[in-house]
Amino acid sequence: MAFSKKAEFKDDEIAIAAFAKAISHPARVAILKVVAESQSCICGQIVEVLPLAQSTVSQHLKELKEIGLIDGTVDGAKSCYCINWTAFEKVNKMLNQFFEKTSCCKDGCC
Amino acid sequence: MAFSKKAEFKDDEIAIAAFAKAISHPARVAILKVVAESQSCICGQIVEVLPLAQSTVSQHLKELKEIGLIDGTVDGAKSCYCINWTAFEKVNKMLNQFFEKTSCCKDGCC
DNA sequence: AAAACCTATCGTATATTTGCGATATAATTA
DNA sequence: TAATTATATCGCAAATATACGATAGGTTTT
Repeated sequence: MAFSKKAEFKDDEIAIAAFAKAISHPARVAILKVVAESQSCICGQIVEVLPLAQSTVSQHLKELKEIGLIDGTVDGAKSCYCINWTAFEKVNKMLNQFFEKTSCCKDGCC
Repeated sequence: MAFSKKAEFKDDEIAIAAFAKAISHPARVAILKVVAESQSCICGQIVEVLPLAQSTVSQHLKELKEIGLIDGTVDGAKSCYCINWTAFEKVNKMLNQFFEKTSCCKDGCC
């Protein structure tokens, strides 16, 4: 296989794929839901809600943080996560665009 | 690791993740774009457009077909693919719901 | 009928993801 | 200060994904 060819695609294709990858695991979808639904920020409670070990959850959180969908701040011994709404909206728009643009020529086929 | 824990999440979380996985590679995003943009159905031309080997493209097509985003029909020696608009709309709605629902309580945090 | 063509699948190599326990580090509580 | 708690990270094992060449099975074309 040598190495990945992802970089050889167009920027917007790479961006969409990268975001999609971030939510391509039920655990990360669940985490986003929990974080968004809670008034205040969640930290270790996420671990309690999910059927995963603490280290695994921490890893998923890291991924979501790296793609920018959540922010994390340290609050004493605890860690506090919250949705990055700016990024969230951006991604939402990006996906809507993708669906609209892709849907522009709904005809004649197969 | 023993085995995946994906099944232990909620149905809607699994569904969103599964779709996201389908478009989590630039090649598959590109394929969807090409197939949608072409008037008639595309087949081997997809291979020409993408920087990937024929067998690799075929594999990506298979994945998109399995998740239901595209349909494939045999046309003589050639293969003809097209967007499954029903599935497409369903997924679009699903994602919009996710974003809306997740955005419902935008306040106080971090 | 033979040659050329199209595409799906198999086998294989490598890369990446997922998951966990152990551990390190920092903060809180006793 | 010692024990406990909270979380991130390391190291590892197993599972999945990515990519390709080779090839099998069809369909055209010659």
